[in-house]
Amino acid sequence: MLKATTEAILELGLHALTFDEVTRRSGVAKTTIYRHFPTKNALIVAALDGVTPVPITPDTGSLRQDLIEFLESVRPIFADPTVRKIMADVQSAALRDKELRTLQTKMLAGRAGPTLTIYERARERGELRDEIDYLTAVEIIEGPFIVRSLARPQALKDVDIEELVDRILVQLTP
Amino acid sequence: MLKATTEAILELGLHALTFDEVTRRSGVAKTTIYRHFPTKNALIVAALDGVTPVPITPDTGSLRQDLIEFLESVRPIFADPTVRKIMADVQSAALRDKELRTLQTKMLAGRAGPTLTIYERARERGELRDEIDYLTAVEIIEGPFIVRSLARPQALKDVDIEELVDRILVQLTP
DNA sequence: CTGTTACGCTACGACTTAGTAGCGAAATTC
DNA sequence: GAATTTCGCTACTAAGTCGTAGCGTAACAG
Repeated sequence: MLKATTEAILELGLHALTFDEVTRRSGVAKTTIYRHFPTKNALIVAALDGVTPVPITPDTGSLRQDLIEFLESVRPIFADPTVRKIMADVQSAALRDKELRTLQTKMLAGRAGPTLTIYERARERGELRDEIDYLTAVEIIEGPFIVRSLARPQALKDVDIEELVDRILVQLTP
Repeated sequence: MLKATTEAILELGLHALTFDEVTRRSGVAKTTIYRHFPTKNALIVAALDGVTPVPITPDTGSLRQDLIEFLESVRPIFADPTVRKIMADVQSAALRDKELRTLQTKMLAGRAGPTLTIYERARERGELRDEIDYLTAVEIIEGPFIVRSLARPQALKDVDIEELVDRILVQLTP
């Protein structure tokens, strides 16, 4: 039923989700759905909870290698039309709905986790400048992927990750 | 009437726009609206055409100064809740609707224009490496703003533009 | 002044959705 | 095996939306 909900969101959009549509797709009676999820937001949050994949958190002992492997694992996520649709829908809805803003915050936090861990380990090894703002650093890493996935997602496969990491490291290392 | 349409989109979201709502807000009869814009997409495209502000295209003779002034003019645009809502809505809708994908492409192209001009002038002055991929360069410039406006827009005002430009120039200049 | 065009208004019919009520069947619990 | 909880199904009201038709009126062009 949550699976049917997710599929409906993907096809029709988050805004066009209806209880009747979920009923049609899942075979579960509308009344039953209402019993579990009294509001549409509750249904949405339950369905999308844990949908977007969490990238790996490599631990090779080298910041450069960690970032490269991390970005390699991130690339297919941002290239995935499913993920892009969900994130775009949630972003749009979060600007007008408080509950969905919470959902979005959770999604973004989940995605920032691996990057923060990588930075933390690198900082302990002394590979990073101390005065780094970590949130900004996360933006620097994921930025090129996010921007490209918005504007020209078909070009995501052309990102030269090693070159990108080297350019970024210039900004972050002593 | 197009103004009322835009306001309705901002308040309710692009998806929740209805002819009846535009009728209520504008005072224009629904039949009249249908006469001008037979489909909802036509109404949306007409209303949003030229809504998002185009940043300035500075020409100071220096790439560094051009970029700084450009980003200063871009910052309030990305910080504007109106622009953020419209762009998020269009992004979301463009993933499922071909006509709105065209609208989005036009919006993005309009925004990339100034950056491309700045780069072109700098290249003629010999300030830029030749092998630069210009679209990538645009992403590099606007990336930090876009990413931050998505994840934590309230921190947009904290971006140190001069520092950002200097970091970027390291990547782009010979 | 007259013909034409554009607009406003009301009123539809068909459709979809939200949300609830009532009842019988199935599954679960003890 | 009996009791309780959960579920499926049908039906229903109220509301909103789409898209159109008919008719009267205002603006405008020649």
